[in-house]
Amino acid sequence: MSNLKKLSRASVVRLELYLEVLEQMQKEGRTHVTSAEIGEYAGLAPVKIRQDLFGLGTDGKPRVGYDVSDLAQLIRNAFDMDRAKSACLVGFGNLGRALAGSNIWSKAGFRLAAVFDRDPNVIGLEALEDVQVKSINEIFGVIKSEEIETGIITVPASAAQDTANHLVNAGVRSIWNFAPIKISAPENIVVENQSLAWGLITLSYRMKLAM
Amino acid sequence: MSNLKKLSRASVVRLELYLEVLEQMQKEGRTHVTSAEIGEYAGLAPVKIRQDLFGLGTDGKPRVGYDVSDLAQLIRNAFDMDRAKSACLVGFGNLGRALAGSNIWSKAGFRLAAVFDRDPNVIGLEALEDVQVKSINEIFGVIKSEEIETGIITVPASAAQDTANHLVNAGVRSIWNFAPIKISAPENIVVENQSLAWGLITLSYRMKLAM
DNA sequence: CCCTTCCGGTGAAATATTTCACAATTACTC
DNA sequence: GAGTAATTGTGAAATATTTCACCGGAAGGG
Repeated sequence: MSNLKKLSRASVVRLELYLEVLEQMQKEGRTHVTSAEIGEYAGLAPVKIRQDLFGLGTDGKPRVGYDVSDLAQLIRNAFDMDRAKSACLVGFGNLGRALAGSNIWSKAGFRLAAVFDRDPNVIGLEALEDVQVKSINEIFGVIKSEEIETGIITVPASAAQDTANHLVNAGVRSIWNFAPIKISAPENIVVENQSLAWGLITLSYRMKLAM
Repeated sequence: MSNLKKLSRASVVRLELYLEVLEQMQKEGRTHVTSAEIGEYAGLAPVKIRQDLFGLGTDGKPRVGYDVSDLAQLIRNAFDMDRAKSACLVGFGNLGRALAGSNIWSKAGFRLAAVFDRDPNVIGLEALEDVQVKSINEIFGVIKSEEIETGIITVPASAAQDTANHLVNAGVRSIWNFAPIKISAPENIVVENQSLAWGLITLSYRMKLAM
């Protein structure tokens, strides 16, 4: 691969934000952008943007700035966003439906290849064009046949660890968990826990600070 | 207030995780816990837990550890979770429904006092017991009368900034934004952007690293 | 009641991240 | 085509975070 240094988590979050700005600018037909402009949008000092981008091997020109599409591509490559990846969603409740219907998949280079649930009333529903909700019992076979690498857990907390185990057994390499518990998995599985409560608690803390 | 140092964002996230462990242990009837035990669950070194908790003014006992409920309370206080706060949700699509029906509100000390949408087919639906979806036009009056401090944005990106402006005009102090754009607001408003795409992109990056 | 062991508190060292400073380079102006 | 202003790249300084090391206190055992 390339000689990119491992990015810090904070840096990853910032780069995601820059990418958003860049894609917005691409839509508007802009061809170049300076670190100061990105910084203004992102609420950060220009030098921070330059330092973040520096590690990616940027190629900005003094007095002109960065080529918008080159830079966007650099970030997309750093995040492996353009490699086609398949994912499945377990739990077709409201959160599952919200995720299934969103555009995050194509943005990040994922295809939502399957959706599972255990409620017979939900099984068979059309989750997506050409994707019907399947029984959780089919998870092993479908993950194999669709070569699914990533499982998204949107089931209640009580079923989350169980779901994670099924996903791991079936061979996924990564799990994105929305249940409000930390799930455990073997070392080699990438687990990203995203309890929605955390954002609200962080907000509460920041409001207290701002008082 | 107390003489707490400002916590770093990373520390806030970790403390939220510790709180989860502690609440789990409370349910199980445990009375004491050591930093090593929390660390094992959280996947962190004990000293990191101690250092995080140190700033909160902990009162652990050698050879015994921390009192579970005292420690949980300390964290809840640090995050102002026990102060009653009111929030409103704008956008009653799938994500809005998922949030409305979740238990995050009570966990973090919020009451979901109102839900708004602009779709006439959605207005009037029962979002929650005693909470019907109201027209977005009523937002100003309701925020005043219900003394709402926090607005949650779950509308499409195209309407997000507009929604934020309404919320700010009506007097909220903080905004939790799920639309995949960075919304801008006056300095004194606390804005937490939580685009769901970011988690998926982070996952993609970490999978690439793990290859 | 003393000795041993375990575990939290906490300053200090090590490491990582952010910010600064400025040379180098490019475009623009006249 | 030379001078000027703008903007990147990047090492180095400043700051923040993490990890280490160890003191001292509490429980348990004899």
